[in-house]
Amino acid sequence: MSQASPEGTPAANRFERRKERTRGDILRAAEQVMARKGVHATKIADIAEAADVGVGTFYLHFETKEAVFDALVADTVLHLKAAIDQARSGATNVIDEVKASTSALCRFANDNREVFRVVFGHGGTYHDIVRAAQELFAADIENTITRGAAQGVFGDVDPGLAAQAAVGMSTQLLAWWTEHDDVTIETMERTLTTLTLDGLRRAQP
Amino acid sequence: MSQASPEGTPAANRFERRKERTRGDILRAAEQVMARKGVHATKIADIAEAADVGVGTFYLHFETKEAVFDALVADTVLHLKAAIDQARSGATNVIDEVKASTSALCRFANDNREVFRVVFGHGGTYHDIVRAAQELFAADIENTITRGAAQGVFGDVDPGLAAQAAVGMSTQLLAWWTEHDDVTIETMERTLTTLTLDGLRRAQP
Amino acid sequence: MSQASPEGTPAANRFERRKERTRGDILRAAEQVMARKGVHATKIADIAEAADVGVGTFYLHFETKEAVFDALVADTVLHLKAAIDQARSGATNVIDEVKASTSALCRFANDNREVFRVVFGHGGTYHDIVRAAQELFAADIENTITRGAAQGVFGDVDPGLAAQAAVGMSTQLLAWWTEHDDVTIETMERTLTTLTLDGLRRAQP
Amino acid sequence: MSQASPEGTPAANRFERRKERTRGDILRAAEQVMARKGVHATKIADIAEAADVGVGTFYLHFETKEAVFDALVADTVLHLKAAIDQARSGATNVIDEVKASTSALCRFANDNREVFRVVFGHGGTYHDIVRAAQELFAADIENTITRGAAQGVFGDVDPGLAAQAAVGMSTQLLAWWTEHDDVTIETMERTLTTLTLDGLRRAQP
DNA sequence: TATGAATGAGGTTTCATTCAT
DNA sequence: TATGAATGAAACCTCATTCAT
Repeated sequence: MSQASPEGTPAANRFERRKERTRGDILRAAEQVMARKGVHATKIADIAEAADVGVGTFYLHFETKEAVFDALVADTVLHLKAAIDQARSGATNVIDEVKASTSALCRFANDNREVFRVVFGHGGTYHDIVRAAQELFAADIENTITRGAAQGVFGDVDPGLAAQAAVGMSTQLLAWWTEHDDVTIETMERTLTTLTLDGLRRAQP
Repeated sequence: MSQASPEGTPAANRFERRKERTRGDILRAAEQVMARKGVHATKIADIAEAADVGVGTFYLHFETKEAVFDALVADTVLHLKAAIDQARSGATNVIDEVKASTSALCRFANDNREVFRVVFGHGGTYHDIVRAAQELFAADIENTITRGAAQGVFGDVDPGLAAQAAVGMSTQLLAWWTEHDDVTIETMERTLTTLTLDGLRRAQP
Repeated sequence: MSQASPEGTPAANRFERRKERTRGDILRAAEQVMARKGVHATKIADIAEAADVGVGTFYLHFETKEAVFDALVADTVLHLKAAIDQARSGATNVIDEVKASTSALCRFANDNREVFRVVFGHGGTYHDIVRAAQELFAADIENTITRGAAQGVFGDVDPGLAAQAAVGMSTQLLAWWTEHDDVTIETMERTLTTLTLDGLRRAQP
Repeated sequence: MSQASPEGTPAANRFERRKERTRGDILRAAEQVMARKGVHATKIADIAEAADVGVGTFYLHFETKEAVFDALVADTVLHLKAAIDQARSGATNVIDEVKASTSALCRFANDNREVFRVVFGHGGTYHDIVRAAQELFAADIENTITRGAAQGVFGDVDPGLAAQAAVGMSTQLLAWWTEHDDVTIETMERTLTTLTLDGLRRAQP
């Protein structure tokens, strides 16, 4: 009884925790190095050095370079999806859903510039896992659009295509933004929301 | 694609023509192999084999591995830009400019699926030259948007951002389309035009 | 095999006994893993896992990787030599010495198939220590042959060479046998004895 | 007509011949290095250096280190088998067959000490391919023994076992000999022949 | 004594590029 | 101009060994 871990910590014991910490170090090091040099140009040795561990240690925690990248993407997507889902849940209509999603996405990009650039940005190779992540978000958006169309709020574009377009536009624009720090995130959010909902054309009065 | 000599001037004599032909063979081979295996996974030896020339011959026509990809992109951008410029030149107002540009882009993607996927698609690594190409298109669009805003036709989004967004959305969506052959290019064009000009929201009557 | 402490002296106290037991576990684990995967392909981690101890524990009992193999060979040779010496000691003439040796060797191979394969078999790398062991047996046989020749029982082959040949033939044939379980050990013994003493040619009546 | 290769050279043209020569260089270098350091301790880089080629060149001709070894064994076995078959073909009875085989084997070992040590010797790892080679020779010997037994010339040992024993004894003894240059090959041949045919026991008068 | 995560030297393998023909 | 064998730098990956707990 006195040996049970007091809190709900996932790592069972001291050993496990230490191992987990090293894994985290490597993951964070990978994030930084990849953000700086790009995924392809990043060598295993670079990551190991940045994490201040031996190369062998890297292989103790990840099979390949792709595996770290995948872990990074999975981690990022998990948090981003949680943030967006949370934001959407408070919305009472489809317009607000779009606004809330966009807002959450922008906040996330702002709070996680480096990872965002690595995962969605130009610097890295587009991997299957990133596409899978995009499909995940696209599916949610498609759902919103379908409902919006049924309610007569949205026009009659193909919801699947529109969702792809929205995800593509958002991630591309924000990835571009991670490398142009002279634009505020508020401007980005406003622009994205406007373009998504109303397009370029001046809204009819 | 990639059959004309870069400058558009016909090769002077028989030797020049032969040299130009081999160069074209290599470029086309690179296009095919990269479309199939992805830019990163494509080896010089693969391209040489597909072009049915020796590896040494490759280096007679291209300085480095990057040079082929760059040439491919340059070639593609040259033709795409020409097509879009030509289309825009016939437009009499900014709305038509956007419609004509989108139409030309879609026609190009349809006519050059493979290169389009290689240059703008997910399969390859995003290189600086591709970004430069996107900036090129973005600059033209920004110009259109600025004029449209001045005329009161477009709303007051930041033209630079809006241009980035439009390019991002278009290329992403069409790249996605190159791998989903169950959607007609006409549907793509209609969707893109609608979203660009009017967004998701039902246009006010 | 490999259960007694090397020197034959029983371990002094409880701690010593425990230590000795772990060492034995490791040795037996090494034997099994090496028999299955071959000496070269066997990793320390494999042995540790098979022995159900940590890799660190391995190094508390053995200096290096070679040390386990050497210990295995030493242990095997110790027991085999003891068995053969015991068998020979009961013989009253050189012919019986050969017969008794061969019999003891076959019985040993039968009782310790796995180790026999590891130490003398094809699966492993031939180490210096195995050669040393073969020389040990060869020396004894050479002695027997020399005496037999002096007594006029054996022909006049070079005793040193003949001894090498006998050891080579016996170990090779029995190693081959460890992987062909459709032949009885009695057949092996009979064949080996016959060939050693009389060769292929039908014994003169 | 004037372009056809004049002799029956297997390599088609100058290019092919050069490539073949490099392959031969590597094979011979591998032979030497393996004979000196043992198969296991031989690194790809060692072979490349000994052959005076780059490491990359090695991989142009052989997949792995095992592949060179296999090629070496295959080559050796091919020549040895040819020599033995030739020798046997001149024999008119089974006794002569054994004598001729043994003689050919000894001559081969004498003429090819290094390869012989590498292929059959203690220094290297016993590979499947070597076993396969031994089975090849064993099959021929078994055939001879079976005929000899039918003719009443040989005693009634199991021909299969006896063949294995003969091969084992011969290769082991000659491998031992390659490292003991104070014994003449004639002595080896005489000893091997005697032991194979008549065993240790003095032949009955 | 027991543990297993961490280490990094040392091997293997790839592939863009060169160069002799 | 065309060739493709040769090159070797630079990446990858393994695993015997150490060491803090």
